[in-house]
Amino acid sequence: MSTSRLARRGARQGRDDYHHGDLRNALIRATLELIPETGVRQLSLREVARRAGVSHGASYRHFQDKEALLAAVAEQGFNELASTLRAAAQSAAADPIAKLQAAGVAYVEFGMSHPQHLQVMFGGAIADLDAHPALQLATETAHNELRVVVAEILRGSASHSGVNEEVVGAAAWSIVHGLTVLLADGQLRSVDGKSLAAAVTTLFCDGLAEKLGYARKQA
Amino acid sequence: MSTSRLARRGARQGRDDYHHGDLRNALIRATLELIPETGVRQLSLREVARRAGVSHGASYRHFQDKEALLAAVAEQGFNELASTLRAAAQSAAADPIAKLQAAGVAYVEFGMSHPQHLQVMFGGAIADLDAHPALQLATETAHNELRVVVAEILRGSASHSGVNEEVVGAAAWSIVHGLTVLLADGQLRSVDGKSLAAAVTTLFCDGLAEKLGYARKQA
DNA sequence: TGTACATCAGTGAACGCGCGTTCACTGATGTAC
DNA sequence: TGTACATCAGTGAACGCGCGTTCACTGATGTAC
Repeated sequence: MSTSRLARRGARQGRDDYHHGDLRNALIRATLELIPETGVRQLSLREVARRAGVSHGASYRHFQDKEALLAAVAEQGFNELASTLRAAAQSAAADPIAKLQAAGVAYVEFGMSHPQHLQVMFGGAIADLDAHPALQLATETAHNELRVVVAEILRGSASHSGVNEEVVGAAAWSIVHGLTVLLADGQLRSVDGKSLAAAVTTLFCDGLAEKLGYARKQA
Repeated sequence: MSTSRLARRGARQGRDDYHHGDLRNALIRATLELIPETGVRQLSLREVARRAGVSHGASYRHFQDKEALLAAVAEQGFNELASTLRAAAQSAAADPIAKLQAAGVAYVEFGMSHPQHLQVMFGGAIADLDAHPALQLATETAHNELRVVVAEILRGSASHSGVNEEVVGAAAWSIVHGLTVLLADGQLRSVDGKSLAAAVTTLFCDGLAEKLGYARKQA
């Protein structure tokens, strides 16, 4: 586990990679590499080990079973998504609606640039979510990034006209999630997913602002 | 294939169900029964045949391979979805935005009442869509139901403010699709999915109407 | 600096399994005569 | 109405396969002395 051992691996040849040094991450990486080729559905632990250059029994030193590996991949995905959303919201203007829009575009971009993660995160790969508390936490973290921005919007809005946090949160999440998975599945063909994401989130956010009688702050 | 033969089957016992009579549909039905138990991921052709009360070789009289069976299930799903959307839009008020909202709620309701279909339709179960032209057609049919309503809205709107059919169509489809899959995956927990669908689509449609300067017709 | 040792990551053979698909067959059916 | 026959839906044994998981093992490592 020491850095020196890791550094020494280098060429990945010779007897000194009997101990891999970072096999856990290597298996996760191999999984992500393999998903575009076989899909999560066909992904096998043996093929992952093969890709990582390791015997198929080795995985069990790092993951209890196949689902645990997939859960680790999904967890990583949700954590990266959460960081992406937070960064986007923070880099946006002070206007909370601008933050929501930036986060929305970031969500779609995340999906476009991490299609393999998307499959594991939302492809129903993990049957029993309760068995993976770290994954559950990561999921919640990502969800919260959107929720926080929505709460901020509602706090600053003049009129609620019968809408509440649950509804606006669900709507915002649904529209970006829907766009993301439809693009990923190829069901929604678009010349430029990013532009489409910008246009769709603008449409949604403008409508939301008007509906809430929201006074947009300057950028 | 004759109705009399079908009717004669009755008790499903005795030598006279050597010829099943409606095995193709029975296999589709068995698939839908099995999905909640095993998930599409684990679904096996042998188990489907077992459930249908038939030997596992029999399926090959009706489907070229496993994927063809799944494609047939997906096709049925898209056709049902299309009918549902069309019926909802038609039964709504003359106002095209009311039609869009009705279709949106219907989309979500379809997903809630057909979770197995949803998994096959959107779960990435069919690797090569081009290999299944009937499925492709059914997909297009369903998509068109939303597109037609969106086109109608844009035709009647005073100002387009930079939005076009592609954007509004993608937004509308994304928001209902996103809500549907998030509810189906249990990622979005809601006491009452149908109410949430109504609230979310109302939010979206109101925003859209205001953005387009749309004069809503009376119901 | 050198040696003995505990640790434990990775090996590779072995397990049992259910799968998708094929194929020669059986027997139920409708039809032609 | 009765019989011969072609059709083809369904059978069940067989194929080869790769899978997930286990387990006794090997050998690289860091540490205690």
